[in-house]
Amino acid sequence: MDEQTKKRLLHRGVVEVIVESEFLKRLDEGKPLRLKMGFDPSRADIHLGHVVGLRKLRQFQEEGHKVILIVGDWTAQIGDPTGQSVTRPMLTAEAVRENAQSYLRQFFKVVDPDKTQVVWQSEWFGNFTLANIIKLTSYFTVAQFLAREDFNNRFKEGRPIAITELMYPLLQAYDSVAIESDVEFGGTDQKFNLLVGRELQEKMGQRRQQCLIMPILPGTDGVRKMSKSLDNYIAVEEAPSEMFGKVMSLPDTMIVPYMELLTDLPAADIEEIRQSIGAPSFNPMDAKKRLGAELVAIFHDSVAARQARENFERVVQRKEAPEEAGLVATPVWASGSPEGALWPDFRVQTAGGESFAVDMSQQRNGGPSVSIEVAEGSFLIDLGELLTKGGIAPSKGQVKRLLAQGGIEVDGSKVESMVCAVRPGGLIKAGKRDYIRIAQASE
RNA sequence: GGAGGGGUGGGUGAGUGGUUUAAGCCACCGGACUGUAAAUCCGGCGCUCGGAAGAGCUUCGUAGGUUCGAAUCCUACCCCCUCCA
Repeated sequence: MDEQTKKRLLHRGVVEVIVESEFLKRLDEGKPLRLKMGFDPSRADIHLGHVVGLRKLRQFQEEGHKVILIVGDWTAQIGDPTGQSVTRPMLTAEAVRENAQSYLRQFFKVVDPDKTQVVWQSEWFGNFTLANIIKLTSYFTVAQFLAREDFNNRFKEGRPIAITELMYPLLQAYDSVAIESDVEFGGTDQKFNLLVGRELQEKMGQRRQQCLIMPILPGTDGVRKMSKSLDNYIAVEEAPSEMFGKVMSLPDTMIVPYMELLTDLPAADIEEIRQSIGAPSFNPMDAKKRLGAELVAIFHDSVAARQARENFERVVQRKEAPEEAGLVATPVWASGSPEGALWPDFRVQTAGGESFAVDMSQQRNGGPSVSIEVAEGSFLIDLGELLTKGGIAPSKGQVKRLLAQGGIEVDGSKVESMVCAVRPGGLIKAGKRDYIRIAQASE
């Protein structure tokens, strides 16, 4: 491995290497390293925040190293101490399996499955005894654990620290021993845990693992760390235009960090952008578009990336209707009655391929009496019903608010009432970016 | 085990008998502007029914009670925190 590659591996998007000289020596041994990565199957979604580490794994794989992915079915039951809620519901074995499966699907969008071995914590913790546990705890002192920032703060402030929480780093550390890890990867918030693993290995007669600490990726708000619960995340499985759109809404300050941590764009290009931001001749929007396309290409493909960009320019910038609406509603005519022609039911299809029915029988059978001109070939639709069922609005009250504020358009003109006339092929716009296409009736 | 403090809408936090679906701020939603950036401005922000006017229901830890009327008073219970042991 040449010096350039080593430098990139150990430094791009890396906050700290523990210990760099040891690490370099181990790389020079030329043997495939065992790269430890663990995940907690209580959550199944991978977002870009996790991707920072996954990409690093991938880079090492490309140099011939091997990933050992640990399904944390035991640590998941404890929950990594965040100081928030200590108790977590125990997951059923089935839920864990499902989560794990979905996690793997996402994981392998970034990491090479051919160079990955998946193991479960229960393979070693499954037959742990009390004696094993006591032995494990005997390697460390309370003082050592109180050094961890989170514990330390809570201890000083007199906030509770559950004893199980102290077990978490210990179990994670033992994982390193169990799989004879050479390198463990984690965000800065994981530094303590990684170090405990390193130390435990030495105490138990193994070579100490190296630790590669990566920065925490800020979320789409550009301030707090990306997380699902803060709703500032971009999921790996996000639809292309959704992903592109979220990138476009990033604060300018996030452009360079995201490029560095999440893409393979050449360092020189990124540096150039960093220099140009703020210059009057430079439009950050262009850099953002590049970033967005780059990310969509990574998680989907380059065709999707181009489409997402075109879609953005068309829908958001030129305010034209999208080529494909998020929802497609197909009228389903009730047979017979004259009301049936006025009030069809609908079969609605999401972009994700799901499909469900929207029933208008209530409207049909003596519902609201409306005085709306219905042109030949058009029919009526209850927006409240459609938008709430379609998941665009949480309640009919919300739909009313949208209407009152001019947030709903049908074929380009604002709608004011809950009930409106549409024609096959028509397009309903609700809010900033939700569209429903009315399809031709299926025969 | 003892003493004290506290539980209000997604978050923070006012409110101690009636004008309270509950101030202000944040978040969020819609509109204007725009680069789905930042900043700014306007409006909104429990649910259901109704085209609307409006009506009903639900909400201040939980359950009861007092009262014409309770987030506010009483009782019991649950939970959290602080100090002492």
